[in-house]
Amino acid sequence: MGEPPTPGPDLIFAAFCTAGLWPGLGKRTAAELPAAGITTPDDVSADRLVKLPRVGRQRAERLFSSFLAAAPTYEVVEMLVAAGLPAKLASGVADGLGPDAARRLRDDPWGLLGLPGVTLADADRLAIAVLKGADRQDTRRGRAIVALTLRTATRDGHTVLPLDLVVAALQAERIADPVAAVVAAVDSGEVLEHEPPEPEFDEDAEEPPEPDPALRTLSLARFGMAEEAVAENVARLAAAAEQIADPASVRTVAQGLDEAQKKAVAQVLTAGVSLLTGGPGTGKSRTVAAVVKLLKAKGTDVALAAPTGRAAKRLEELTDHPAGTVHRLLGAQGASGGFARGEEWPLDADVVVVDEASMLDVELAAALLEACPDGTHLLLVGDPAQLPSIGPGHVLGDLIDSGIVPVTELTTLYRQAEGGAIARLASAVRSGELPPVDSPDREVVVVPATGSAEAARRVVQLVTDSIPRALGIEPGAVQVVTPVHRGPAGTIELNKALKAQLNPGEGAVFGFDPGDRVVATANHLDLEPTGFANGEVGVVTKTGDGSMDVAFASGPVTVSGQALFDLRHGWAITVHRAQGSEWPGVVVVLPPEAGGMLSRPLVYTALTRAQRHLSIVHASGAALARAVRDVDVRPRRTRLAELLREIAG
DNA sequence: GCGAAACA
Repeated sequence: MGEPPTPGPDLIFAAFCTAGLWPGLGKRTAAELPAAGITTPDDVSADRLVKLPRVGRQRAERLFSSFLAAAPTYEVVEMLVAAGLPAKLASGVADGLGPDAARRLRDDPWGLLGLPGVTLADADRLAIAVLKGADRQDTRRGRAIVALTLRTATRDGHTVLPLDLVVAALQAERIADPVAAVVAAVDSGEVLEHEPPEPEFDEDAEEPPEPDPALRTLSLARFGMAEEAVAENVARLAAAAEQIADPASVRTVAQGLDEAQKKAVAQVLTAGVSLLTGGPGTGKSRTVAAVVKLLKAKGTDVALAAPTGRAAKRLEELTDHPAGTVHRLLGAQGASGGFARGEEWPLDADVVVVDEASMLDVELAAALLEACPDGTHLLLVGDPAQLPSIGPGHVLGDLIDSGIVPVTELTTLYRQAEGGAIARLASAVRSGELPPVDSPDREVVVVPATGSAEAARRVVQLVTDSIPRALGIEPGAVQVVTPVHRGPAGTIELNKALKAQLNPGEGAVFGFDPGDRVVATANHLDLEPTGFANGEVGVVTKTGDGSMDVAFASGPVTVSGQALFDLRHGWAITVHRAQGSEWPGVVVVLPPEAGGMLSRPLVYTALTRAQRHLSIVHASGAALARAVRDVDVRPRRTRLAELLREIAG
């Protein structure tokens, strides 16, 4: 048996370099290091680096200093490689554990679990190597499993988890004393424990009711505290608000607004925090435009923002007032989190309006609210029936559910002809029903398919043939929407098939030809002349040498360089990406493999993208009805609504 | 196991 051989410095160095952990050093250049006489850390110097192909003096100096700066990561790679673990696990080390990461991991090897992509088995392996005699029952291990369980739940949007569930997860890992593990996690400060909510007081009861201990919850401190900050700051703004203008002044902008819309405008003038909700086509944007117009006329400072670049762009066009992302508004300082704006340096607008507020996760919402000084009026506009935020939390829904924040819900449909089949189906799905489609005029067509390959063939047929021929909607006005990227009915295969039919070509620039439809996958708002935002769909009008012109709905853009990496073929896009856009004709594909991710919000978001025609290629069987019927197949567990009710007393 | 925003 015996100890495994200790890897030499050259092995560790090679693992570090090929894992891409040296900032600024590409794969290709990494492979050329040995030829330049660089095989161990001691060999690294600017003089040697300059011998590499394509590396000049300046780049050599820069590579040298970035190598020195990566020393903490290097130290962790030494530990990982010695434990037989892949070096790339160290990629998140600097962000996750800081400069003294190696020391921290020697003290607690299970701290590795805090990094992305690390499994419990990886951490156990490191522990065996570092501790010599690691024990499965080590309290540090139990503590790490508590945090891991909560972190995993976070990916499904939960901010809290019932204590019972965490205990069950610990037992599943054969932790003998789960309570001790939870206590250790709480003591470390990473995890918070929350008492169950006070039960409603029952007048007939003889004794005051006891809180049910089974309802006790745990949260990662990050998210538990963010949720508390949202609740406290909502209460603070609500209490501090003074009337901005006489509610009667609403009449100056009331033309074309219905009663509910006028009420929403008036609410902004009085309430510190107010909500405006409603489905697509109910006039939320028109109402916001009226708010902005009224406030500008009064000389009030208004800041407009949205969680995504595309929503911000649209908000700006609709209101004719500058708008940006919430991150921009708050002065986001990069991926590590942190905002320039906050309690110390608050926003200076009198009124802050955030559109598409259903996309606000709990941390962004907390940062936004903390940055609003006393007296600010905050209006959150959104549709709680649409897809929830990517990050954890259920902020808009919880604010509504709490019942303590004034809400105006717009219900009158103005856009799709009222009573049309799309509108009828959408409002049924919104309230959890899936009635049989009755649409003799073929505004809505359901095309059954067995399996995703047949579904994909149906999609192509609908776009290229049936819809243009029977309904007169040309392929250019039809958008295909699917839940997934992969599989025969995912965006990748569908785009291949659609390109072959609609615009065959070999793809001269980055795989694109003139006439190709593209979708943006990141913001490039600074490009000339108007820029593009993540999720915008456009058509390539011209390809040149390493650049191309794309006509987006918001205007033409010349795209070159790095920005080209952020375009994909866009005949078929995911439902998530389609959120916030509408097309005359929409084909929604529901393949069987997407069954598990179907939810009411996803289905609702998908079909409300359609203006005049909706085809549903249905191959997901009973999963569809179940997804629509259940409020949400996977409801997010959060504490915000309860916190708000407690504060309101 | 699936999808996904923002910032430098």
